[in-house]
Amino acid sequence: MVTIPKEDYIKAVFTISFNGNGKVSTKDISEKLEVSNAATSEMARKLSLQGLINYEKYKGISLTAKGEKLALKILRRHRLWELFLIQILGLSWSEVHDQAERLEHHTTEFLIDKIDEHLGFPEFDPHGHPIPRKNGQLPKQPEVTALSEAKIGSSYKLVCVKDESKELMDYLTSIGLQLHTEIRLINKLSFDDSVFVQINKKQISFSKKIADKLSVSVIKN
Amino acid sequence: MVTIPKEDYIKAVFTISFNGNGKVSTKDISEKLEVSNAATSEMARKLSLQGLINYEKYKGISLTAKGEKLALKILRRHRLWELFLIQILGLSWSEVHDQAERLEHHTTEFLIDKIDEHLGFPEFDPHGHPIPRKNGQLPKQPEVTALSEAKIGSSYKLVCVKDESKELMDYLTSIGLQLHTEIRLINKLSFDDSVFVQINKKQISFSKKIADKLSVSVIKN
DNA sequence: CTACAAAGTTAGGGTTACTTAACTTATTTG
DNA sequence: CAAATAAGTTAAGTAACCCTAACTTTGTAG
Repeated sequence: MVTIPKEDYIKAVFTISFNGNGKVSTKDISEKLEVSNAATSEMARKLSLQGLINYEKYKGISLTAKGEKLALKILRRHRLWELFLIQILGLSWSEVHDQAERLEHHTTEFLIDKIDEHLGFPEFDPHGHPIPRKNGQLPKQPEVTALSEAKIGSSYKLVCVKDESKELMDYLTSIGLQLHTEIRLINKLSFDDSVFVQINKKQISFSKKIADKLSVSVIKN
Repeated sequence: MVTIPKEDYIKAVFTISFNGNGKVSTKDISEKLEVSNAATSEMARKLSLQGLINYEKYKGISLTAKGEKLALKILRRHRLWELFLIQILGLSWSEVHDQAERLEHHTTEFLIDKIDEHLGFPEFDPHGHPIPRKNGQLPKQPEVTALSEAKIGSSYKLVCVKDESKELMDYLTSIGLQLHTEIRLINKLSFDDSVFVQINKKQISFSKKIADKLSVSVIKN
């Protein structure tokens, strides 16, 4: 049986490994889900028994093919709900994540397909993440760099925000930054790796931590 | 803490007593929720401790003011979801109940208010049940009789279907019966209390069990 | 009014998922 | 490379919710 907490663990493994790539530590999962390491160890044993993860004690965790398939299903639900809540019910960028988190575990494939259809089979969610299709395929994402790695003087557009926290979304909204907004990199400070950019004719600086989360694609070199 | 199973028990007490009126037996709750009597007894003890129900051993259950307030909140979520799923996502009459049942426990007041607004603050759900308002008030329902109690020769319109089972909804749809459809009572058979009616120029008979579930209001005597 | 059936409760036990505390393994650093 | 620290695991216990089986109460039919 795949219970709701199990779905959360599987999703956590997928999203953590999607960036860092490779094996996922139990510590990272515990932090993401805000549970004890003990709970994660115990769950790892169970998920491994169910064939959803590869797990060798002390050596980290990765998804099996079966686990990945499940993770993509869960992400499909989550991301379609996010888009739906913004486009149909008019929620804001910072509100959708928490709501989608609640709904995703209680949405049948039948219903999520209806939502998909109603939205016109979209490819990306409000954060720029690809929405897994019904068959599990991920739409191809454009070539991106982290804003923290971008080139001084070049122009970019925002393609993905790799974070869903309410606080960051509210901040980005408040400075007028949305998906597809143009960003020109003016300068970088090697002292703290912060970046200075121009957005809608205004200058803003981002800490490295934020700039790491902003995936951009080049418009003009 | 009000957990999801607790919400289900509270909702069951409300809906069972809404018709039968007065005290609710643990047996009826057990049947509705498909759990053992033991589980219901145990839960009754807990809900009573939380001040949500009046409970005296062997004497039946009723909601306290606090419990009723909670029940109305849950019904508000359920009924708004049902209407939303039909009106916005195009689900059918027989499909919405199960889906709403899943979603209702994971919908914040914030979100349900958005849905309410998006639907234009509707008063009745797809079955004709009143939708509790944000303040807990129930819209006033029209004067109704059960079709099983109706007068031969009179014309009525269907106002409420007091059942949500997929099978019945599918059947009613298949014979062209919807909310507000005109029904003329042609005859009653006292042998089995079945009724003969005319709907959209076709004659149909309903068993007493079905006729009991159909609330109608008089159009023409 | 007794006795029997139906309804309701209690006792004991199982599952899932979590906790803290104690322990083991792995990694880093002087 | 030894010792300290970080990461990971196991053990024992808790809470919610459910079950079956045994028992008690209630209501009713003879």
